[in-house]
Amino acid sequence: MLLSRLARVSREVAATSARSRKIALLGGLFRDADAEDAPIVIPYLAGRLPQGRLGVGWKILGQGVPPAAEPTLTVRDVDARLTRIGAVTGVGSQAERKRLVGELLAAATDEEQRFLVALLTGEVRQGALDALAVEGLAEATGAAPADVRRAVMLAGSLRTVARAVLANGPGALDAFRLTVGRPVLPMLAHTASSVAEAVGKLGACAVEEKLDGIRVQVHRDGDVVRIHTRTLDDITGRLPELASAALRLAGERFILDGEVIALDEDGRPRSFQETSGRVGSRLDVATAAAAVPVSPVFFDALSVDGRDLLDLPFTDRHAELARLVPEPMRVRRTLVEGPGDLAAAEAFLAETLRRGHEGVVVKALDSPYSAGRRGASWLKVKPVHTRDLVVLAAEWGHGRRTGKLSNLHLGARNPDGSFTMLGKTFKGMTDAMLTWQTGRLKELAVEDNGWVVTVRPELVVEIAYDGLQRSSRYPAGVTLRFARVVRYREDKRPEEADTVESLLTAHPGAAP
DNA sequence: TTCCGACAGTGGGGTCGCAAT
DNA sequence: ATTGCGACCCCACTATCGGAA
Repeated sequence: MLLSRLARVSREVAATSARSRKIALLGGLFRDADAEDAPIVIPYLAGRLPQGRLGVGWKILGQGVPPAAEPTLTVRDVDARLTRIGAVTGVGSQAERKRLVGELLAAATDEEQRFLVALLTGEVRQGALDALAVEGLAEATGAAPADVRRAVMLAGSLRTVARAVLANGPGALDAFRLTVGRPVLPMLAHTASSVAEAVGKLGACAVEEKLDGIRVQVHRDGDVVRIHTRTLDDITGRLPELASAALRLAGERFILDGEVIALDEDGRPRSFQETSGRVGSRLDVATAAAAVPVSPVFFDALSVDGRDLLDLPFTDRHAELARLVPEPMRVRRTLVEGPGDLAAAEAFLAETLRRGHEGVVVKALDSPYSAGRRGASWLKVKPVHTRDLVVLAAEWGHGRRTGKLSNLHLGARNPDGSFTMLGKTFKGMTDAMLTWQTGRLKELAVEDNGWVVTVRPELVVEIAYDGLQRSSRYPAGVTLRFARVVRYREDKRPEEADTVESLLTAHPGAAP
């Protein structure tokens, strides 16, 4: 199949807003892909590279290569070239990658170039990713969408499922079963604003500690342990203490879901940054593990002794977990009968926060494990802080925000009337707010360098955030975590904005 | 007819490792 | 030695479509 066909379909998918039409376009293309093309075409149309990332970014892509006049590139040709580009390492590798990317772009037409650049930078922006590609694949093969979706969850890979179902038809989907050693997409949680809201929605539920660490899925098959992240990357080699903990458990074959977190001597959680740094370090794992040991804390069991537990209610899965994993390695929890039992849930949240953790996850007791979906049966609740800050500057937006001032630079007040930047946010704005703030900030503009518009510090905005974290980027040595706009405070003058001092006082743990 | 679940888009900060400077 | 860059951790929120109620 020619790349030009793919690039054209991608443009057509981007041009329509109707999901049904996007699915039909994707399905039509997949139907024409042969078994060799499919494992390339499908991830491309889901906006992803089969090779994963290649170490190619704007630096290498922005070289301005004149396009080819006629389309000649096939998708298999492109795949082979990209595989070669990804394999380049060592001194001078960036120059060599740049040369190879230049050759590829020179062989591509204008439309193909634009598609390749979008693909390599992860900015396909066609309004269709994995979920719609799954629907398109179902349409192309006559399989039920739910069956394809489940196979993808269990395989942890759309590409593998696509190859099988295109080669052998819908019957091939039955072969995808939960298998120890093969990671599955983890179940995710929605957000609720309070424990009362969460318990009100779920009824009988478990309220569990939410730990601020790294999600892990642990597979053990006899003597072999594999550990995967939320995106299914294999990090077994980075967590030797977790692997040996898994080998000490009483079962021989299982899949567990949980979190790893660094704790201090008193058992209090260390900052997310410390856990993340530890789990991220790859070179000298023994030294890293000695300096910052991490603890596994499990909360679910997906498979035990060859039994697939995914469709069992959470109560039954947890019973299996409790048989296998001793209490200190399980997440702390309390059971709640329903809204009549709210006080117990509130008390548990308060106790969890006192122990230094992030919040709680409220889980329906009767729900199955919805792999790969943000099922509404898990609801996280975290405390939210708010502050009134001042807009110091704003950045021009991209994509659907092109032409709008989007990303705000936020400042807190100093005693002398100046402001200290604490971070940025683009979250929480409605389209109406984007339009309004673009006009208002243009009135306050003192400079526009084409990327950042600096403004007079006069506009006050109420910002919600999850806490302070240490920063080497911002002058106060701290920054806001997950900042988002709540509303503009035109009733407030900048002299009434909150101060750096008050923030540091409110979050003493983060002070530099 | 209205409501709501699922998706995609829009980017935030940090850390690590690698290659270039 | 320092800097720049990409990958991958954590993540909130709004708009939209289309099926469910």
